[in-house]
Amino acid sequence: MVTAARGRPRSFDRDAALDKAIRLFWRRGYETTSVRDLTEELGIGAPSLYSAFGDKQQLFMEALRVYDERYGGFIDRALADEPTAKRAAARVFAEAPERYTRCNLPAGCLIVSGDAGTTSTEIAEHLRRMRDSKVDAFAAKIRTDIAAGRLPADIDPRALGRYTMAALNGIAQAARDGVTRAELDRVAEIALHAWP
Amino acid sequence: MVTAARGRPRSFDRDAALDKAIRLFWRRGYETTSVRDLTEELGIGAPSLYSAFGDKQQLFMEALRVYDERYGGFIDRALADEPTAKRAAARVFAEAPERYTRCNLPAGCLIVSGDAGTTSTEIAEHLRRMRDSKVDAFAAKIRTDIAAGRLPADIDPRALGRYTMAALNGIAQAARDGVTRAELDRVAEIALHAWP
DNA sequence: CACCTTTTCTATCGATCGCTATAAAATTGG
DNA sequence: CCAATTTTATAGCGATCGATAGAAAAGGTG
Repeated sequence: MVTAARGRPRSFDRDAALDKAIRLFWRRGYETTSVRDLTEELGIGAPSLYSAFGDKQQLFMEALRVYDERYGGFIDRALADEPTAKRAAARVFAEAPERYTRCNLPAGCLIVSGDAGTTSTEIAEHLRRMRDSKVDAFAAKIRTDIAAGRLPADIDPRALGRYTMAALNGIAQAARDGVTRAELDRVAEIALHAWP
Repeated sequence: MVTAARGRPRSFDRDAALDKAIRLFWRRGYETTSVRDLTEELGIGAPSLYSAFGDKQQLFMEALRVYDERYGGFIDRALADEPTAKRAAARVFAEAPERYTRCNLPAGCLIVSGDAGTTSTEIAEHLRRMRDSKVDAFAAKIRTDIAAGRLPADIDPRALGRYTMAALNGIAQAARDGVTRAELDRVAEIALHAWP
């Protein structure tokens, strides 16, 4: 046997509900998405939401974690799979426009704009750390390439990593502004030209 | 004589109050800045605020206009003063890090992040149009340079203009995340290298 | 002085915010 | 069947949201 499962069984699919919450936070951000919006979108009552996910902040944090591996993980995958930092950047820039303009999904990136207009310093700090960690990951791979002689020794790894994520965030915001995928493809191609 | 000035005179400086409102919106965005925050920061009562500025949305719109010429106008000035599009981009990238990290002023850019997490489609549309108009201005100057033979004919003016503003917006967001001016200077220098 | 106009302060308004107390409904274990 | 346990729906908590009514205060104008 698996679990006792005593008591009245849950009437909704927790994973499916979490995915709906992710998309709602993705589209509207943490602060603007109200608990009422969530209960209506998820089709459950407020007590069920609080029982299954804690409070609004815990639900958002869990949504962030699942989002990062389900929708935003293409950056980490490119860094892990590609042999060089530049090829990782090229792949990220090539994939980002499609990722940020998918049909039936919100435009842009939850990690980029999820804390927009938030009073909670805890949420803002957490998302800032997530964004910074991507810069760190790029900078580390750039340092490896410099040490191996694949990149010039006079470049600033942190600045180049920060540039790559800043350009990517700019593309994500442009996607939120309704810029088409075709235009974003051309923008991303230009952005890659800044790499040495 | 100038005006009749009948009735009880206003007890506060309207321009100074507007500047305080600009900085508050700049720091917190439209939605997160409450009317109570505004009345406390401006040192006036709610009825005085509504009498002097209309409602919250009208105050924000007026703040946007004044911000654009007082703090954000360096982009339009670079486009107007510099002879070529690339030199305008170079000047914008050179000035942006200092603009976005000024002491005693909020980090980043009001036009970039002011509508973050806003339910009002009217506000979001207005800011989107302001952002798009900067892309249009860059694209127009790029087209002029192409026609004059100062830029290759095979480049996409709109995409290059969009890239420039996307990179700039990414830098503004990095500034909001607390990235130092020194690092942003190096990021902006890299961003310019994408230009042909 | 009285009168008119405008701004000020005080005290709210209805709506919505995140969240929860309470009790009925639905399941398992005995 | 009867407890025990968990989730459900209903209703509402205090706080805050943007915005305003009403009266007092402060000026010019006669």
